[in-house]
Amino acid sequence: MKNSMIHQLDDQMVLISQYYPDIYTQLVSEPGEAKQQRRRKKSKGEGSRSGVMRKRKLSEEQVNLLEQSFGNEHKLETERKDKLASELGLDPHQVAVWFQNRRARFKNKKLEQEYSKLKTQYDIAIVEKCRLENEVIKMKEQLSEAENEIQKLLLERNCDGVSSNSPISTSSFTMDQPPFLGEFGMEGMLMDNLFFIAENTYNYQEGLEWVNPVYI
Amino acid sequence: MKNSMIHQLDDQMVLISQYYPDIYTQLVSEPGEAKQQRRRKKSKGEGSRSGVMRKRKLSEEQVNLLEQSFGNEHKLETERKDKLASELGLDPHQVAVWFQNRRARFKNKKLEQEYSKLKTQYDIAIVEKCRLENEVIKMKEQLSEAENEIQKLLLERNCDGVSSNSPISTSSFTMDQPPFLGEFGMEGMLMDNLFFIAENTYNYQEGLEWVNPVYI
DNA sequence: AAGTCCTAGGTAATAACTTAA
DNA sequence: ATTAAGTTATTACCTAGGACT
Repeated sequence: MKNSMIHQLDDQMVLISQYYPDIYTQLVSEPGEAKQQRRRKKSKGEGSRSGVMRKRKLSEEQVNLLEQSFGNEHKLETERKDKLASELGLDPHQVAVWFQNRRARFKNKKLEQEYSKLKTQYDIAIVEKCRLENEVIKMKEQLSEAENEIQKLLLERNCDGVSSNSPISTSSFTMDQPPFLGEFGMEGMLMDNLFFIAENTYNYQEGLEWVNPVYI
Repeated sequence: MKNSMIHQLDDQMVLISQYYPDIYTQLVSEPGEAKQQRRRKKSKGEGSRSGVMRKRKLSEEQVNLLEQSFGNEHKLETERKDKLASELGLDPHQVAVWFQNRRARFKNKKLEQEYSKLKTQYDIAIVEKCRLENEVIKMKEQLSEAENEIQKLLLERNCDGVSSNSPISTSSFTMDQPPFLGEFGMEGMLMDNLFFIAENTYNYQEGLEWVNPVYI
């Protein structure tokens, strides 16, 4: 959102790719009893990253502390950052980066959680809706029956004495709900107490080509 | 997991920070009309790496072609990969990486889209549910009225002639729906045609500390 | 006091790497 | 080898607040 479309005016600029020293970049291959360290052939690619690489992963201990800190507070003030950095033996910048990435991960996880939560509620709502639809149908039948009964009784009465001034007759409910059954046309949906599942309410998974991002 | 206890054997080692040759890694400063490039002091970081830096961003043109290719097919067979790589002047590995990352991004975007789609449907379902609940309430009132009417008529008739064999009386509907109003207790919700909004159906946003991942 | 510069920290997007299947 | 998932790092932008002119 926001202003993500004015991106290509000034993309270029130089810069040192790493202004940060290697102090904090250790090797990757960590413990492990020589875990078969197979293949570093890769010679095929002309590039073939020249063997040496620094460690990118933080130790479990470091991550634990970072996680704990993140749990307390997602934002990172300078002070906390420096404190953490020195406690962990990391560059403060690395700590900052870790927090940034952690927030991004958090956002994604949250979205996933929200999605399934919403999905659950949606499903519940749909079931409830079906229940209510069935209830409405049943009640319409009952109303219709009641109406018939009333008509019959009125007729009966009016045939006895020809007097036509009934106190309550033709009250509102007798007419403002015409006796049709269900508002969905007939689809054989009068199963008595069973759920009436409308399949069409579930189709939120179709083509997904709408995901193509902007990119010009 | 694994064997994570022998952690500090090999922290130092070197580390070249660029294991990728510069063959396909060009400089960042591309076209650009020198946009004020101010500030690059940053001398604070002592290291400041041996000046050389490779370009990390792909050119707009490269991205365009990659996007187009991705649009046709998310998967990348070797053949297509090599073809693309030579067309773009990139390492095939780079192309592979790009596709991997692109697929991941796609997945996230998709999730976002799915979420808002589901949200829309959920909201619709909730409104519909409220409508149905109101309808049910109204019909219950009507049924109640009808029942009263029937009782009255029956009484009237039975008072006239004391004969008690009515053909239809005490049919099912007269009793299997006791005349209560709404199944929600009384909360003053009998506004006639207005929506009855149940606020509690919207609370899918509360605390969100459930997002904390495992991490021991 | 206003305008400009600078710096830190934040977000979003992306590249590259690691791991496991 | 390829892929998905997860990590680490980099780039580009934006904003607030202090400093400088």
